[in-house]
Amino acid sequence: MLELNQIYNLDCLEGLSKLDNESVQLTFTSPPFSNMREYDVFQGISPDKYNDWIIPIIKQIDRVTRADGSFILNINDKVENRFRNTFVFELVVRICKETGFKLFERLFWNKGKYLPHPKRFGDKIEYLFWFVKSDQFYFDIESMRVPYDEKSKKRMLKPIKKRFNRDEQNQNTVEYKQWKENPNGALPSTLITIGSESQRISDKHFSVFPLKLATYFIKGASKENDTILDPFMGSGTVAVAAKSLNRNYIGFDISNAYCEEANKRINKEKQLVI
Amino acid sequence: MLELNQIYNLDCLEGLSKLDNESVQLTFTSPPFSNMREYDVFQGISPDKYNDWIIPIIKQIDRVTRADGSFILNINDKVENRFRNTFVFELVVRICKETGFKLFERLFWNKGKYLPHPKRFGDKIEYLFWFVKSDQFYFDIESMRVPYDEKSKKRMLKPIKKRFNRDEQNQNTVEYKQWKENPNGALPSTLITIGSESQRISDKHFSVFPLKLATYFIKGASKENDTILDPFMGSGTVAVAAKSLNRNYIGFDISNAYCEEANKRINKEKQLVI
DNA sequence: CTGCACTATGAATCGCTAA
DNA sequence: GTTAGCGATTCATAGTGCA
Repeated sequence: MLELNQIYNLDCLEGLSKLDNESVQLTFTSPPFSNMREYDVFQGISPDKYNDWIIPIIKQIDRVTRADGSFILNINDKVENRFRNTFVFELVVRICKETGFKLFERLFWNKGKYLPHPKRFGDKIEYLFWFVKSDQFYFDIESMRVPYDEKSKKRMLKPIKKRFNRDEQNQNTVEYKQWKENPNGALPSTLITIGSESQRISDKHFSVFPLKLATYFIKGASKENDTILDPFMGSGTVAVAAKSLNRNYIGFDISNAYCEEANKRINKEKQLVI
Repeated sequence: MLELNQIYNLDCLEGLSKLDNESVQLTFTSPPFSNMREYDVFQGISPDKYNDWIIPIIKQIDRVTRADGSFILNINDKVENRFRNTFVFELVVRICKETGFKLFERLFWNKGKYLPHPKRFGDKIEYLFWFVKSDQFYFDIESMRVPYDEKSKKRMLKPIKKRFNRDEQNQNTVEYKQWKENPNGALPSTLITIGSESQRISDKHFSVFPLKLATYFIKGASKENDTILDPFMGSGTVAVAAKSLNRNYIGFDISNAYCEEANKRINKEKQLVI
């Protein structure tokens, strides 16, 4: 077993092989997307080879995940020759068939920003697939509440006499009593709107993935002192989020430059806390 | 060939068999979702049987669609025993493999409303899959522009000196000139936000599908006098939208009650126009 | 037409109970 | 054991009507 709270400059399959069975509560990762721009050592993989490449990795993630753990995958599909490739849909189906993971929910991350195209719809959305090992998985929806809409807030300022259309004999139900604003906000929906901060980590490296998004899911899918894994650590966003929430992290990246950047970034954050 | 601008009380496979090859420009439909509540004659279909039921229908839609035509499918996936079923993803893959359709785009309809649940994310989203027969399909993106965001409008009120980070020698590019607001709005994105109007059609029947959504896609995927098909006509929303945009419509519904309702509704709209 | 008060409802999901 | 049906529950929005 590898030491926690480290980022290892390893290929993710090699790194995963060094982890114990059921030792990870949550894997939260944004693997290199298919055919993405060059990613240091990693060369883009074409959509037709992508699933065969990533399935063995996900099988290892399955092995190291606790029985009540989760695997949250951020991914997007690609356009090839004017058509939207379906490999992401095939991947989700294959994960459910070929590994022990079941799909708890498909969520839609609204990045807000997109590259406009004169002949296509601008793609604001990326997928977040939340897989679990059983229906006994840890999930704290209360910690995932989101700020209310302004309109809803206004409405909640005033007492409500009658919110439901019920018979007179049912007027003593809770619905008839005043409904108070929950201080933590509204229950979350499948549409997650978080602006994509193209945070500049260093001269060359950008973290497209927002810290807020990682924080949000780590809060909801793990407890303090749990272990969070990111086999494609990149600039270290998941480690920073885990650390700030008092979780342990462990990460791999095939690129030494990225590992160094990530470690620098994590140490900087540590100092800020101290 | 059936007469245009009629709704036929037929099972959709029987109706489709009466249509000529390549006679339809656009099929826009929202088939009964898997396991939905009872739908008059139609009994809900379980997720594991749904695709085998609908694929033959889509093969017929393929046959009747023009070479430059489109098939836009509104669908959503279901939760069973706390897990999200993947049959919709399998369906999209099967359509691309087993019919002549290719996926142009997957769009996400943000309905806004949903039934909340204390232990799940509230589902605001339904899918819209836009299939085409070739890359020569008809698509008028200009007619699908959407109102600008308030923030964007404010920004556009002021002249812009320098919006792009260019070298001095490139200062004569269009980007340096004032960027004017397009009177038709912004180019559309993959996230389509249209409130689900629970339009009351009659005592018992509701049109869940908003007229706005049908109008939006018929404008973008067809020209005047083209033929629009909806094999699951329901309350006639697609026919009303097609008629108001000077397109021909043709529709089927297995329920006689729905057909009568739809015809009433279409005639009412006709009178309003005259 | 703006703003506020209030109502209505949403392609739902879960868990219990009966068979 | 398993499944199928029904009732209870949930609250963010849209919409209506009135001042």
